[in-house]
Amino acid sequence: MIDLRLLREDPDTVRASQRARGADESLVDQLLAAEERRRSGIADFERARAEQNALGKQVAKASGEQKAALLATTRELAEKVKALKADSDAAAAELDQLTLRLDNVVETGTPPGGEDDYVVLREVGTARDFAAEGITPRDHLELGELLGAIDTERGAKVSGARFYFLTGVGARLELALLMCAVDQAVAAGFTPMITPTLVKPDVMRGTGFLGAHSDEIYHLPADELYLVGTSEVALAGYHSDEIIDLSAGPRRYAGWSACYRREAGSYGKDTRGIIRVHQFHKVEMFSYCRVEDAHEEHLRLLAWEEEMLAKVELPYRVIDVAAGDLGSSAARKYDCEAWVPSQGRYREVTSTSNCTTYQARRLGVRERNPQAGDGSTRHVATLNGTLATTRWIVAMLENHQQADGSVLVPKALQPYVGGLDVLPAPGAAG
RNA sequence: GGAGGCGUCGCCUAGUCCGGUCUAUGGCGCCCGCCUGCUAAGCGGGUUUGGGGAUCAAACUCCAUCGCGGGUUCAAAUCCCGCCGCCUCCGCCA
Repeated sequence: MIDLRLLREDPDTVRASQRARGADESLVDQLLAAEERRRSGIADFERARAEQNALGKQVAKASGEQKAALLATTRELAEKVKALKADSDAAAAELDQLTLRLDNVVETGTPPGGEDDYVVLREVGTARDFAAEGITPRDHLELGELLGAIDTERGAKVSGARFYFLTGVGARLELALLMCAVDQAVAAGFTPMITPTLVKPDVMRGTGFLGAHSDEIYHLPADELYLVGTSEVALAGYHSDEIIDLSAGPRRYAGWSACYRREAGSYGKDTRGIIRVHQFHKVEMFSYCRVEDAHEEHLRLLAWEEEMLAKVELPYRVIDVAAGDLGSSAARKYDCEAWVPSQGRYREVTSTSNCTTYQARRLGVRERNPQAGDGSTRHVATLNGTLATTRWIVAMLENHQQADGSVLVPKALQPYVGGLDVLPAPGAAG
């Protein structure tokens, strides 16, 4: 949600943001007009209401004929107040509708354009040259089946397409990965959280997920609840309608949860294996911080993601996502993409967004303004970033595979799988 | 699923029957000032949140806010309806 004061004082910044996103610029002027109508509506209503309050006090004191006369005027006034209230409410509702349509103002430096206009910031590590090693790399599903780690056939039997079982070492590997991520987060000062995966409409709307991409979200109409696509949703709602204290620095949470995505409109994309699934697990970093710290915090989240990628020894690149591909809440977004040998390309494994005050405004997360000193409040910034997800298993299996189909376990994960340094391939020779 | 009780400005609390000096009482905590070798005590003042107007900014002023949303009324913390949350009991199920 936009700061209406910013909109009034600096509409050009908002217009430029809309342009970079490829979104509707005229929305800015519609908002300005609606805001003006709302303010005059409120002023009219409040003037009449004040008069009514004053007369009401006289009625209480008066008696007899005097009272009867007063009642006649106040009755009339009550009608007027009611009508003005309706006008004022309508104007406010119209403004709210427009406000919800406006996406977050992008951060300076964000590449303009759409999905393909990202900028590669760096490439880290080098992809293995399987040809030089004389190996034809298997893809993650073939490896997963060989190791008894992934069962998509039975996933489909039980739950349908895009569902799977992680079995044996697959289940262990996921738990190891996520536990390792939690431990890293705790060491960095995060509070680990296991969050609800069903949330109320207000919270889902507050995080910005019920906008243009609402068909990605599972909805349970019988209970009026939504299944979260990430624990970001629950963690953003955690401090909703609260005034929190950030004087000691950002509040950092590491959420562990199942994540659910409908994957509507991705028919035929990534149908093999577990790259794109309806349900997976994720450890998500979430930070509440002061607006002036948000940029630095964003870079810290990215650094923690890269630290985690280094632990599982994956080659990856970092991209600066273009304005049109940010989603409604983010002002800036960096994705880390790991190399997937079977596809010969990089695939997203983490994503970190700086949502500035966009979510906090909708959810009512505030702090005492440290600059004002008069006890006034202001909205905080929220940021999120992936620390590990089920999808990482795809890249880990493929990058660490050996000729016989066995898979090496990265050193950092070995303590989490009972000291195993290799996932053996029982079906393969050796 | 059924029955009952409760929900007031950080915490506790008065007010709700019987609508109007409620501009929501009092205490605790907290903040500012006075007093005082220091501290404590004492004294005085302040202390919900959101919004409108005014202002360079303030002071100031107005509106809303007693769990949330409607309704009745000239007027609602107070009366009526719906919802949410917490607690107690019963039923059902692990």
